[in-house]
Order: sequence, then structure tokens, then C-alpha cells
Amino acid sequence: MIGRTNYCNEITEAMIGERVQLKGWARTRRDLGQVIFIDLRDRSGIVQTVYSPEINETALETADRVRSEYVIDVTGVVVKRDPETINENLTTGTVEVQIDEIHILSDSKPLPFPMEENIEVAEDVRLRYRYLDLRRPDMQETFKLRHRTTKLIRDILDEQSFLELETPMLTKSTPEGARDYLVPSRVHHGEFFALPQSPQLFKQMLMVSGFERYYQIVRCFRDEDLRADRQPEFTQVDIEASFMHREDLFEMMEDMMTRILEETHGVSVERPFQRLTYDEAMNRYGSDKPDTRFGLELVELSHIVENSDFKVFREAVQNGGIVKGLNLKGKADVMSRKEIDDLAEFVAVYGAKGLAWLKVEEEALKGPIAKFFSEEETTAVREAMGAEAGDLLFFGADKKQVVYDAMGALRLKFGRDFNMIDDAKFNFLWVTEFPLMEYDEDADRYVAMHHPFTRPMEEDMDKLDTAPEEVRAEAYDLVLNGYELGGGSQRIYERPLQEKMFSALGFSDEEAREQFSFLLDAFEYGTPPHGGIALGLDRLIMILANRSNLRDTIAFPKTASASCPLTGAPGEVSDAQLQELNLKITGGEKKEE
RNA sequence: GGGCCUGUGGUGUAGCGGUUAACAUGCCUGCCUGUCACGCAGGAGAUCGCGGGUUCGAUUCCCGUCAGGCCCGCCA
Repeated sequence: MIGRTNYCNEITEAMIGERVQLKGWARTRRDLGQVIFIDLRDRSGIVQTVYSPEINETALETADRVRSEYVIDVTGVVVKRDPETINENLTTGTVEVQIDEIHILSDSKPLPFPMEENIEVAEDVRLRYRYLDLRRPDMQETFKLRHRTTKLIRDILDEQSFLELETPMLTKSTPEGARDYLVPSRVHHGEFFALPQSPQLFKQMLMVSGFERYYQIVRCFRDEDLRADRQPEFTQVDIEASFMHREDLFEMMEDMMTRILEETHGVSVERPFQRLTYDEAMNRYGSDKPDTRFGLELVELSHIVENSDFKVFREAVQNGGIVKGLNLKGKADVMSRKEIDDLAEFVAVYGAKGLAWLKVEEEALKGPIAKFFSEEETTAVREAMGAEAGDLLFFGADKKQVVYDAMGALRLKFGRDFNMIDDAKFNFLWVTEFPLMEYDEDADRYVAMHHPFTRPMEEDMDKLDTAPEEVRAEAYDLVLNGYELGGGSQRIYERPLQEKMFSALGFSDEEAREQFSFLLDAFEYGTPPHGGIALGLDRLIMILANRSNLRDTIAFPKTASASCPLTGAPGEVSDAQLQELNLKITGGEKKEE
């Protein structure tokens, strides 16, 4: 090793008597006058260094000037500590290094926040000093985990003969999907590149090229509003394979995930992963990415209450909606009336107009809506929901989507609030048979649910013209602990079918050709059947690192409003730059600096 | 686009219609030869995010704005 003999965490009892040179940051200095202790930290860990007149007078004088986060270069002998001075909190706690030579390589101003784990510091401060935030040991651990995981993914895909190929960052804006980040072209007046939302079309064309197995760990960009688990630029593990059926792909991905969990957490995950169709997932969990670490499933009640005296239920069903119940076991006397009432506000966010509830007693159901139910209905509801005395029942009645959203969110809230979720679990789940497209009220047309290149299921092919919304897709999502880890599909590889798909999505022939002629043309030269998947790497790391925010897994992330407090991006550019690009800023005041 | 929450020394918090704006930590100075969140003594450090309003008086109440966070819409 150049410039140092060891990393800090290598200084153990095995090294006693050896002379070592270490470099790193001064974590803390404990100055007792004639003896000084400095905890030296490098990326590997911490070791205690000692300075005293008995060891070296000059070193002691220099150590006296050291402050937190100074970068120092020290040389000395490893010695065993006296039994009463052992620090059990350090892996190197039974030894220390007696320093006879120290050089201050770099000093440091006092830090804006403590260099500790689990700090609670405002996000903008952390991001403004991201280089310091990343110096904190827990952040370093997260990024080591990220490195190990991506290396493992590369190794596994390499074993499977996948080739890592790169695709353009400057590409073409396409109409479907998320809003694009645009890059103006200087050379082509008035024209723009788009940063890729994903390398979708390129990876399909690489299949036409005959690479057969492609992958890429690649940055993707989507200019949409952010969430805790969504950043404007994020990293996908993008995979595409020819002649690989869904089952082969599932097996490979399950193997990959299992090995990642094994190697990063020493956890063995059960295989095969659970599978749910989209319909099942929605019906049982009200979500297409259900957290299956706990039960509390939604109960279908529409058929029981369709003729109920309770207007809300009856009319919901009559108008084509549904009624779903949720049985919060044993919580009838745990939740106060106010807490229950406040839940109506919680579900209102999802469009629910109210939240009906009942308490279960031995003989009867108690609550504001109990009086509307016949004895027959009461019995049927009790049975359907497995209700026992002490249970608290909630009901959602509305249009399908509203009930799914509201009751699905309520289920998750209860799961969290009542600690029903086992943090140690890693529940993988495949969700299959997604709808190929859904009707978009605003656009007044069908839009692809996954993307327009997704293959319809063979048995639904005939409904493409007659009932597009009923066509299921050869698409699948990989879900982990309630997060959508990734999604993929088998693709359309025939020009006529792809054209039919575009037409079902409301593209005219000209529009389709104008936007996607390169793909359609490519399909005419011997296209292998192919399909693939893309994994959200940042999200995977977030879950593996037990974090609740994507920012903690990205070295230089954006704030919730898609800005960067560290660099000040996005920022204005000079008039000269604008002129060169033939751009003019219009509308609204120019923001003051 | 909408909703909710937060904004007080460097950092994390407390506070209240009239205070010398409190506490912890960090920082500086001094003392200290076995500390490890060292200890002890002393000290510096805040126009209470910004603008406006109400009021005799606003850090405190109201409105706006900016910044950060979470959520809905949005995100194949």
C-alpha cells in the first residue's frame, strides 16, 4: 500500500509490536494535557492513536493542534491496551497506536453538523454539504452496499452471458410516458434531444442486432414530481433477452435477488417467489405493489350489500362500484372515536367520500351504520370478514379505483401504525397479467399501462379491436416489501402487431411512422422474440439499506423540488448561451439572483 | 397543480403578545498523564427564513413569499 501500511480496522492484536503508518481523519481528540488521544478514522474504521512525552515530545505538540476532521498522517507502534482501558465499542478497541511521528496534511473548519450516524439534520443542510454528509460512516456503508450489489449483479449477468452495452443519453423525445428532460441542439435550430426515460427502444433494437442478451446499469430521467422513492434521475438495471421466455427470466431474476440477499444480508429467501395476477393484487390488497409482509386483506362485500338499506353501499354497487371491508382484529377498544373519525380525512385524499365502520360485539355489530343492516346481511358480513368480538371493521364503497386506493392505503397505514410489519422480512412478489392499456379520461383515448411495445397475452389478442381495456399484457412487476422494484414484459416483435398497437393507442399511421418508424423498420429484418425487465437499483439499495428515502442511496440527489442545494442546479445561463441555442426565455419574471 | 407539516446561535431543540430569547452539543481560551460522547473552569456566538399586516408593542397572531419534508394528482 502506498503511503500507508494499513487501514485503521486492520490494527488488531495480531499486529502488536508492529510499526504502522496510517492516514485518515481525526474523529475526536481527547486532550488530557500530557497525554492526548486521537481517534483516527479512515474508510475502513477507527483506531485510537496516543501521544505523550514518553513516546515523542514533538508528536504531542503537533497533536495538540489537531482538531476534528483534520487529515493526518501518523506513524507509530501498535501496542496492547491495559485491560481496564479496553474499549469494547471498537473492533480495534483492545489495541492502540503510540505515535512518534505525525503530520497534519489538511486542517478543517468546524463542521456544520456532527460526523455521526443517524443524525437528524435538515435535508437542505445535508445536501448543501453533501461531501461531508457522505463522509459519515453510515452513508459510507450504504454506498459500499451499493457497490457490492451492483458488482454482484454484473457478475451474475456475466455468468449468464449478458453483454453490457451502452445506449445514448442524447436521444429522441417520444410522445408516450413521462415528461422528458430536454436538451436543446445548437446545430439543429429549434430542435431538442431528450434524455432517456429508459433505454427501451435501443435495447429492443439491440435484440434485432442479434446480441441476444443485453444489460446495462444505466441512468434514466423523468421530469415528473418527486416522492420519497422517486428521483428525477435514477439508475436502472436494464435487461433484455431474446428467446427467453417469461419463466426463464423469472428464474434468473429470482436467482439474482436471492443471491443479493444472501450475500448482503446472509438471508435466504424462499423460492419460487409468490405470484399474484394484477386483479388478485388489486382485489386482495388494493394495490398493484402490495406489501405482503402482513395480512389484513381487503374483503369483497359487494354481493352481500348490493341490496342493503344503507344507501351508500347499495348505490356504490348499483353504479358499477364495489364495497370492500377491512377487519382490524381486536382493535375495537384500542382506537378512540376521534381516531376513527380522523380516518375519514385520511381516505379523503384518495377520493373517498367517507369511511364507514362497525365495532364487533358478541351478539351484534355496533356503530353508526349498524342499524341499516338486516340480520341476514349482518351474519353474511361477519362471516365474510371473519369477525369476532372486539374487532373493528372498516368499509369502503365507491368506484373501484377509489376503493382500491383508499382501502389499500388504509391497510398499509394500519400495518405500520399497529406494527404488523416484520422489518426483517424480504417478501418478493411477481405481479402478472397487467392490463395492456387503460382509458385516459383527459386524453380521451387508451394509453399503454406499461409501454406501447408490450405484448398482449395470446389468448386476449382477439379483443384488441373489440374490448382493448380487457386485454391483458405479457407484463410483470417485481415487488419487494410494497415497493415496485422493477417491471418488464415480453415485447411485440412483429411490425403488423406493433402497428395495430399504435392504432389502438390512437396514433394515426403517419404519427406512428413519424415517431417510431425506426423501430417498425427494424422489425422487418428478422426480429427475434424478446423481452426483458428493468430494476430500480436505487430502490433496491434503499430497501437493502433499510432506508425510507431514495436520497440516502444516491450520492448527489435532488431535493423534493428537483434542485441541488450543493451546486445550485438548475441555474440560469448567459444570454450568449441562449443566443447560441436560439432560445428565448418568455413568460414570468426572471428570478433574481 | 393541490393538501399537510417544519423554519429560533454552526447543529439539534425549548419558549412566549412585553424575556437579559433558554437548554444540549459544537466552537474558542485555560487546567489536566489513561481518555474513548474525557472531565473541570471561563468565553464568544441569534437582526427568531424573508416581506407585509393587526397591535402601544410581534420571534409569538394573520396574510403572502421563499426554502426543506411528506402525501394526492402526475410518474408506461
